[in-house]
Amino acid sequence: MNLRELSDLLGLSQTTVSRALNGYPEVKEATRIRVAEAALAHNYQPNTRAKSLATGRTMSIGHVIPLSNQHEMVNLVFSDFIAGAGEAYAREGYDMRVSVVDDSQEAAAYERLANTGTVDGVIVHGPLVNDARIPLLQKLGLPFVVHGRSSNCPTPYSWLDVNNRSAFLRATDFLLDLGHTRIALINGFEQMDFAMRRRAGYADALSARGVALDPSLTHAFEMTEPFGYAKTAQMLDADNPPTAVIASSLIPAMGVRRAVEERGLVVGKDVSIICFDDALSYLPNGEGSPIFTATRSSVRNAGRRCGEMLMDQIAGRTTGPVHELWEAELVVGGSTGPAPTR
Amino acid sequence: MNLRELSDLLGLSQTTVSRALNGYPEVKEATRIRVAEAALAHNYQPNTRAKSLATGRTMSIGHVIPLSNQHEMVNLVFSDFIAGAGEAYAREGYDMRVSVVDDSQEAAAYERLANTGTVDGVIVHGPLVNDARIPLLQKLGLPFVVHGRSSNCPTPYSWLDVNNRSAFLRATDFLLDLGHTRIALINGFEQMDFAMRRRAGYADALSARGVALDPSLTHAFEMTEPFGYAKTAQMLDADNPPTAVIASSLIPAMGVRRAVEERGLVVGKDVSIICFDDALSYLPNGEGSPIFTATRSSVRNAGRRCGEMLMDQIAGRTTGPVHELWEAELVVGGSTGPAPTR
DNA sequence: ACATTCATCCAAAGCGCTTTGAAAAACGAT
DNA sequence: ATCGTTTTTCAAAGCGCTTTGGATGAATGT
Repeated sequence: MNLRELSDLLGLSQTTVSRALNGYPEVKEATRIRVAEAALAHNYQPNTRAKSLATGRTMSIGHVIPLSNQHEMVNLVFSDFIAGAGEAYAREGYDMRVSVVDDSQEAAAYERLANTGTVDGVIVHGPLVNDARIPLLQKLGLPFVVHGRSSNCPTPYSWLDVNNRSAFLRATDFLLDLGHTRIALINGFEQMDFAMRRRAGYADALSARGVALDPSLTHAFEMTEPFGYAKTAQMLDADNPPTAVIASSLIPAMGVRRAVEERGLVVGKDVSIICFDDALSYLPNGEGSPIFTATRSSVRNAGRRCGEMLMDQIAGRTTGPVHELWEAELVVGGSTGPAPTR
Repeated sequence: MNLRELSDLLGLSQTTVSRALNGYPEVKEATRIRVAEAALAHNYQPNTRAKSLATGRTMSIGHVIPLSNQHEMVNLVFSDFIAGAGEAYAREGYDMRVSVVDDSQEAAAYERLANTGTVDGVIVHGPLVNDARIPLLQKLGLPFVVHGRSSNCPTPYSWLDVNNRSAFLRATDFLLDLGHTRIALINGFEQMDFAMRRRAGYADALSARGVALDPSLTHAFEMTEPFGYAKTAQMLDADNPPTAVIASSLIPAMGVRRAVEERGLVVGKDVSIICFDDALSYLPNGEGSPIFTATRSSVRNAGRRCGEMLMDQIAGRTTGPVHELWEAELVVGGSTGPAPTR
């Protein structure tokens, strides 16, 4: 059933039927009802492709996921982010268009989305300290919102970020307050903006208390369980081991815990662990009481809000760049305790 | 730059330019080259919306993700599946359109996709033992491939599945061979087809050896770390505790391990653990040597293959339902050992 | 020389919707 | 009745592509 068939059936023009269904005022209430009922009865739903062509709007938001052979960017937060974003999209009749591309093709993918008019806007994931995507999108004139920030970007753009620096500063302070001074950092890749900021927070907290930063205690790599395990094992087996570890997420934190327990040490007593918790729905930090002491901020809420911000921008409800900086919540769990006295 | 502008520029008709770019034979090689060069020089890329309307093809595949308040369906395998599928899509110029919908709206979402011609086909995720989506999609005439199977579906359809029954049968056999008889099962929800089959494999293996199935050792719930932990803790603290646990994935297996180690027991000695490993890129089962003994099958490869199967179906390269049943690989890690003698 | 084929190109129709500009109908006021 | 105004409806022109059904001219055959 298409528009012409429906309008023929009703003895009305396509114009009137279209207007009736799209809520335009210049149509009699009685006919509007008649049209609505007929549309329902015959299960008429306008063809998306035709509608897009006529309106110039696709009602879809692009997400470009670069896939590299080196390391994985399809990271664990992605599915929760899109769950949140998708929820926001659904409320306004949008949905999301995901392109998986080889990372060498990333710029080309954004150009294609812009030139071919496939999406109304895009979300930028995992911004780097230096990120070429932001100037590119600005040049292309495609609306976008960045989940995170890119420190070295000179021009303003819309973003939503967690205050990663503050989160790690507070986590480090928390451990310092407990008497720890040998505090390790298991970070993500530090070309990622969030990881760079987390390191800054960690370093600032140490320096504020006059604790020298020991490079042998800081590691940056893929945020996996085996990495958390391997680096912790290595540090614990070395001279002057750390009494506390800050991990970039729950996943490496589990590896940290495995290394600690494997050595017969007790988490929260011999070695304290704090991590960043993205509050992933399928990876809860315990039920009720948290397993790990953590700085927490829901990536799902971030997805929802980023989606809203982008749709606001597309609809012209906001003009100019908009920023939101969210503070992570510090939740105290069973994985931290006073520094052991030697 | 659109087609008309480009053709005006070249002094050719839109027909010829379109044909030149789409590789039709009725255009002189010299003009084809001239057109291709002009298109490149002026960065012409055909408008997706117009192309879709004209061809009736959207070059996109739908993925409907139901979101429920009860429990999470945006599960941990999703992002790896779409990484694989997206890779396949990209090779043929498709991309994926993801709709997140309230689970009460799931049927309506498929109807909308079909009626509005928004996608060329869909992938069905997480099929249930009784799944209404399959007959619905057949009625709607929308091409689809199921990742998994739905046991009670009477009509044939295309699917790709891991042999879950065999995987859990072999895992259980492996433990029985090591002398275990108190073998617990930490399963996913058993209305899910894969979970039902896994239980069947587990039960069959026990019954073949004349080991009675103890209901207090089988649990089915959300596949989270805290669930693995809580159920294992409960079983270990009860009379006649299990000496081995089979977990539905790496995530609950980590909870199992936590409960074991928290009690001062040693994994692979006091308690053996086997799990199903979806070979998620961000959650590797160790580097090199596996941490957990596991039955492994890559969900990413499954995504890639499902995408290919669906595109083959849409392109008419296959006719009629196609099936693939993959055997999981049994990898022996450090988490299993002979049953302790009491 | 002419008819016939073939290669190459084009004008125009169509995909199914929205939207512009105008007409028809209904209404109220004279 | 008549005129102006408002409400309601419609025909037709896009949106930017693909594709059908010729047209044109060159090449071939007799």
